[in-house]
Amino acid sequence: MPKQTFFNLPEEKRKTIVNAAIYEFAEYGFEAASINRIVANSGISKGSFYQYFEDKLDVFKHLIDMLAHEKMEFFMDKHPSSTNMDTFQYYRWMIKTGMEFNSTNPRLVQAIGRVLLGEGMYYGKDFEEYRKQSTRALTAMIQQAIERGEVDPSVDVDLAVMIMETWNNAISTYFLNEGMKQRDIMKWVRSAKTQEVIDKLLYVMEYGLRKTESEFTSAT
Amino acid sequence: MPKQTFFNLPEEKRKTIVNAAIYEFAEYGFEAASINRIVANSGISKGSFYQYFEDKLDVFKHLIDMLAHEKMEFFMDKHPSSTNMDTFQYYRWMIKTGMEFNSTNPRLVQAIGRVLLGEGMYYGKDFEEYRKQSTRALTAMIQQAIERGEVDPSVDVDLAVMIMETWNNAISTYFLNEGMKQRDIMKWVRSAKTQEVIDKLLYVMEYGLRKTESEFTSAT
Amino acid sequence: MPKQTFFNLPEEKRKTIVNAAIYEFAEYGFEAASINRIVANSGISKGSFYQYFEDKLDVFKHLIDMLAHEKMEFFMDKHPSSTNMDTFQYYRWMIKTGMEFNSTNPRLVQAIGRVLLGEGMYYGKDFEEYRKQSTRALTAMIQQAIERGEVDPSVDVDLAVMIMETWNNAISTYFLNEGMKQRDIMKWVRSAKTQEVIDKLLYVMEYGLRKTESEFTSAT
Amino acid sequence: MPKQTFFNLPEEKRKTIVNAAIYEFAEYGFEAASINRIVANSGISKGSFYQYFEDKLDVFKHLIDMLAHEKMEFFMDKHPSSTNMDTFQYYRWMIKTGMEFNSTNPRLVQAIGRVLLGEGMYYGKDFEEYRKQSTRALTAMIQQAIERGEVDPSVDVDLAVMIMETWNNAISTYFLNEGMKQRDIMKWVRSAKTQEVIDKLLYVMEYGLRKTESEFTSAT
DNA sequence: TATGAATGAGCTTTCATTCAT
DNA sequence: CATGAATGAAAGCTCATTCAT
Repeated sequence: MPKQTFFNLPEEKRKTIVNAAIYEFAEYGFEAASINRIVANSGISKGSFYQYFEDKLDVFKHLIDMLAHEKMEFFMDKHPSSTNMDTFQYYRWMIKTGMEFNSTNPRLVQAIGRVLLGEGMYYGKDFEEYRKQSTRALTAMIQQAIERGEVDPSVDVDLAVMIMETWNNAISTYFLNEGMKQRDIMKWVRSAKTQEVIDKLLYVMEYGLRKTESEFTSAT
Repeated sequence: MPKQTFFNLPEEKRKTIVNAAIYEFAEYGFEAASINRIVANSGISKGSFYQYFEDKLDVFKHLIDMLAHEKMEFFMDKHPSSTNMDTFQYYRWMIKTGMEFNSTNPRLVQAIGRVLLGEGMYYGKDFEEYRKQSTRALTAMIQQAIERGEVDPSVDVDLAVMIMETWNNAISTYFLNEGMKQRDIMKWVRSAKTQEVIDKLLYVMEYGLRKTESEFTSAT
Repeated sequence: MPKQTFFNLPEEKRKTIVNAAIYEFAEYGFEAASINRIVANSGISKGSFYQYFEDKLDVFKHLIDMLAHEKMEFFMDKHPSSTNMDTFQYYRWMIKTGMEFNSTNPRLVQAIGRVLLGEGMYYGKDFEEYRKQSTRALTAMIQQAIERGEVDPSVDVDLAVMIMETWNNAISTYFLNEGMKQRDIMKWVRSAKTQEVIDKLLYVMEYGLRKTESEFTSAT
Repeated sequence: MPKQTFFNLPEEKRKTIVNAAIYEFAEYGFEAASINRIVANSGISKGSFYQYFEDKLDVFKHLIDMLAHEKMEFFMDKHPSSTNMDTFQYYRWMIKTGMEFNSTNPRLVQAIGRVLLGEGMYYGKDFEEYRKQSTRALTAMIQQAIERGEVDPSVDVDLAVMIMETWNNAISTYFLNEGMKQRDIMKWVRSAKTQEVIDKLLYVMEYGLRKTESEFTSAT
């Protein structure tokens, strides 16, 4: 967590620093990111940086928190009023809303995604907690679905979560690789072609899961 | 490619160096890998290192080549005599044989996987070619399947490849994350539980693909 | 150009660093100059060096700028009030004033001269611009002389410039080789013997040029 | 001086090594020349190099000796039978024959010239002796001219030598800078334009010297 | 005589972090 | 709070030279 001094800063200055950090992590990843360049691009002094943040990890964690917070707000706003969706419909809505959100702040998404999905997979300690968060959320979602009677209780929850995470990552990576090449990302996301690709991917997963529901049960 | 001097080395010394390199890349990834540490762990001098290899990338490429070579030999040995498999059976065989192979040299697999699937996704130039290789292989496999009449010609090949790669990566990552925690990796891979997980994942993909073959066609 | 941090330094420290740099380039030339030695002789850390300068070339360019600046000031001060000199008298004044100036900071002159007249002749890119400066100045001087009617318009300007540059370099080298052996350089420069040598050299050139003005014309 | 082992080598191998050395010094100068690259380009082993030569300086000195030897032979061959030339005619012949010679082995000339006229001017110890050789030769030439009664005995010999050396260097540098850009160097040297430039330079010097012969006398 | 593996000091440059002002 | 000078370890890499075979 950034130090209090950081939050006391005028908003504009805070944004400048955050943007420089986003740029740096998006461009170089976590390991190769340079605090030297961040302070140079922020226009703040090196000393100031260390009065705002503990170290490189601290800035990055702040970006994660920002992303999580913004994402939550975005999802709250867009949440469908009618809850007559089954779990697969809900997952599909989540994925699509997620891509819409990604378009609103693609650079930040890129920075976090690059680190957590790339290097972070292997760092263990530092980023494990963050990756577990989404695991927990998906687990809760499926368990809720079971409780609601939408999903067969014999389903292997961990396995379902693993599959869903795989698709999350795959689609996120697709967004990062293809979307970042576009000029107008939002337009690209909403384009018929992109939607079609996503739809097909989700259909594969969905029908795969449904069809194999009998197979798809835990022995434990 | 390492220089000739490297191949002139006694095998034991070569192995020591290679092992130190594997350890380093597996532990730190490519960017953060330190040649200083590699030479320290190999017990060779810095000067010697640069008489064996061009640079850091050169060592790493050698590891890739080693892996590719060993993998090919392993697959040659295990190749099923009867070829009455359809494409999905073949893919399933490939995945399972791949995991068996991974167990024979898990640390090397980890080193390469970490870099190519982690950092490498974003580095572009240096590792792009290696990642394209597997894409090409999968594309060829599916096209062959179409020619054989096993797969509906209207299938969107690129999309199918993308899905298969996603599963390759997912299973590879699963192996890396879970398998590396085990004491006896081969035993873990061959255990009923692990096989079951892999089976279920593959069923999901297979039935998903089959079921949605009608959806799963390219409009273009 | 050195970074701002360098100019913020107390003058004494700046001088210490500059002197160490002058010594290094004078002693070893550009290519063989060692930043390690410069920082050791300056008493600053290696990290500090790179907070003051971009790289080795940057320090050296700073020395060039210093020399150019000091030289200009020196020439401004000494500029003759009466301008009734013809071009040859002016050139003679320039050469002699140049040698007087060289005596005021011989080590700096040696450092720059060694690099620009020595290695720099073959490096091309890095130092070309600096050498072209003096060429341009001489060209302008001669063209001005032609416009003033002092010099026959049919003179081959490029050739005349080449000859003058040759003498500049020759006299500069003479200063560097002979002068640096002296204990009191200024005294040596002002001595009757040295002045006589220079005078004779200049006479040779001057009468050579005058006498051959008819030959000394461009056919183009 | 190279060791005996070097001279025991078959001529072809010796030439290969020499050519690699010429290339290296011509391309990088003395200081930056790399023995590593020389042996790589020669196809000999590093150990062999040190059995042929003491060190880098030793190879270079061998190149100087070669150049001196070849130059002498070339001049012997071309020496004019009639000796009815005065000193200036002789000097002119020397310069022109020198340029012809340079064209026969321009790369070697470039290598030596770059070092002796560039870096070497300031190295002092290592190359001083070689530069003194040409000084001695010119001194001898003028003294001989005096003895023959061609030149006024009151001429300041050292000064005349200095002027002649300046022109030697200037013309040599001109050859190096302009000539090396040409495709057919010999053709360029013999072209009317090049000859004209050289002629004019020599006229300037010659008439300058003649005209100022009265001034051009030593007081000592 | 020939080899080439081995070496360690050296190179330029970047890094995260501290601390006196 | 803000500053930015100072630092030394570490990075990747090249060097001339030695020496056992």
